[in-house]
Amino acid sequence: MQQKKMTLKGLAQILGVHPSTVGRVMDPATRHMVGDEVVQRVLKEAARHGYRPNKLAAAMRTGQSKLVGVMLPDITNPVFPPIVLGIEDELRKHGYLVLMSNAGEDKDQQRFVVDQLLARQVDALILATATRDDPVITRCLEAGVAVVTVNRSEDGARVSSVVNDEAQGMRQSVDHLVALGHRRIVHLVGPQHLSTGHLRREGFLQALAAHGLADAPCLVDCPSYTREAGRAACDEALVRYPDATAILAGNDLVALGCYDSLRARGLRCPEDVSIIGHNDMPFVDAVHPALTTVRIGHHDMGVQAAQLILRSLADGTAGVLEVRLKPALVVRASTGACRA
Amino acid sequence: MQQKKMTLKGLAQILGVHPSTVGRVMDPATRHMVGDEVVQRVLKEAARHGYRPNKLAAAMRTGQSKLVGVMLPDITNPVFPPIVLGIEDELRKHGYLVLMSNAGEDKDQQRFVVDQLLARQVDALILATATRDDPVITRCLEAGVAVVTVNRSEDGARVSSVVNDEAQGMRQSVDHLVALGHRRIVHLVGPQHLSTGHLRREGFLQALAAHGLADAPCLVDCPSYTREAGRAACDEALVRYPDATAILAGNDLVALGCYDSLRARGLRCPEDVSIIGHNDMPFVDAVHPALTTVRIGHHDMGVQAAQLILRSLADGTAGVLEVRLKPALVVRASTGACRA
DNA sequence: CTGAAAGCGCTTACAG
DNA sequence: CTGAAAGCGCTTACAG
Repeated sequence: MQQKKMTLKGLAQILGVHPSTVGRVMDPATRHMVGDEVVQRVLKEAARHGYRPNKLAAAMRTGQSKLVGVMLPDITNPVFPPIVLGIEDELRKHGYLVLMSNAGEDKDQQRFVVDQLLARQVDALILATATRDDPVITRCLEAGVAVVTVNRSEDGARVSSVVNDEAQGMRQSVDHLVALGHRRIVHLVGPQHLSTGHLRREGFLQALAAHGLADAPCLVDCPSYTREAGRAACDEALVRYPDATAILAGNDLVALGCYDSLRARGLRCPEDVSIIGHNDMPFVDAVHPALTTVRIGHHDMGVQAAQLILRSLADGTAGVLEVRLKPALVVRASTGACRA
Repeated sequence: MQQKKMTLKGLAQILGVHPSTVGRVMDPATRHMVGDEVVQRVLKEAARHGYRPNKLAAAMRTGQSKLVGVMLPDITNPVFPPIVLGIEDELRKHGYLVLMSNAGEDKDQQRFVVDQLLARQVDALILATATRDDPVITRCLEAGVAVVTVNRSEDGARVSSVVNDEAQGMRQSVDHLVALGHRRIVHLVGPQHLSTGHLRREGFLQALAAHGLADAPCLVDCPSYTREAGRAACDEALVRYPDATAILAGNDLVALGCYDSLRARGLRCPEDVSIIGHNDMPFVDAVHPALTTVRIGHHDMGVQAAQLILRSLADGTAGVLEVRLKPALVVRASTGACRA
């Protein structure tokens, strides 16, 4: 047990060859430079000692850590794990490892985390924490590291991003409700400093306009994407718009908060009020009533983000790109014909 | 933008001092060795250039990467994110960063991931992937790296672990059901190669025995902790034990599968069959009916795992420890009085 | 085909 | 209090 860590030099000494020869053998790309017989001897000895190249040392020498940092606002939010999975799946294929870090929503804390990641010499950063005007991205740009945002984007579009087509999701939702006869539809407006919150709001208004329902739109602020905020916003919506028959929640967590609110008031969904969420996060088909929501391909989003970052790593001059995934409305039991 | 990366040597050159002097200033622990006036000059210049020490180089020199690898079987399983969060929260306080990696359940793939992590010179590993007899742990032990398992443990107890007290959880569940008048209780037995599956099964049998119900216990295998497997296992249970009035699922996902099965057969929960899950994962209070389940402190579990690893990092000879967290039964709407 | 040497950016024991 | 030097484990341009 507890074998002493074997190095190139150690192996070379045992084999009576030069360390650089061993090094050449260990790298498949340079192995051909070494004689067959020596290659065999080296490989055998390396295996015998469980030799594992020290990637830190390699990183130091080559200036490439083969590490990509991923910063998340909150990994317990179910939309992020599939994104991370997608990122990992794709990057692993290319020899990169992910340094994941939860940083919360606070920009100072995020800056701290980015500094930690940069100190570890990550080759690139994928940020799921972007705000519409993001000082952390400025910091990354100053540091000269490749950056991509995922799920959210900046207004300035200084960096490439992979996002959901929010306008389309809202359009599908509104179309669905209007087809069911709804006319008074409330949108619980998500955080406006996030692209998702902002674009869903815009998309909602555009979709209403397309149906000629744009005068006096029903909007209620929901300052964070949480169940608690959703409950409070729904409470307010029911008071401010008593004639509303449908609620378009900022996301699924907010929609679950609406369920809490309705339940507390003895209102039924969808008989009294129809509800639509956003994200189709896991298990919203198992809640009661099963939630109608906008499905986003989160795993794919992660894969795309990884590809963008690989692209910018391969070509430092590659331009800024926005990859926009198309969502799909998943109709379940929380939406029904308009009452009365 | 895109400032050239500043180094100790570069700063020293600008300041006209020796690199080691700059190095001493950058480390608060050695700063006192340098004259006040020089300290001020160095600090100022470092700030001006946004100097960020290269931790890779430091790691190489000191032999400490300040990196802890965390290997997960599946980050989309909602029990793991809070564990990761707990680990990160605790390790961050001590200057460590987490290298997280999803490896799935396959041992070869896990071995590959561990090798990747070791090549990055992680100081320690936290494994959420442990099986009762785990070759990957053998590999880690051979490599001489500090290891701790979380959520699951090995039978051999070669390494420290943080686990839930499975026996107690099952005891609480059975007590609750018996108090409601249930006598025919089926356990959907989780994977037996995992400590959780094994110990819950044992705990179930012990709990039955404590109530004098141990003859002919109702057991149905549920080979994986998924909703699909839960549905199939529930289907089988209803056929094999038609007189059963309660089902103790292997975990919450399995319990959700039971809901699917009951719904498909037009059976009501809890009127026809009571269901208990395990984990109290997010949103199981929002499913219908709200799930009675055993709550595990997952965040705390992560914190404890981080502390165990820090302990073993501080004292390489520290003995093997098993930290067992006490669960709590959360009674909701999926359990009710025994029918008939 | 193989060897010898330099250097990535730090830390730290040794001088002075 | 500051400097000079060695070395962590690699990679790679240069010799031979």
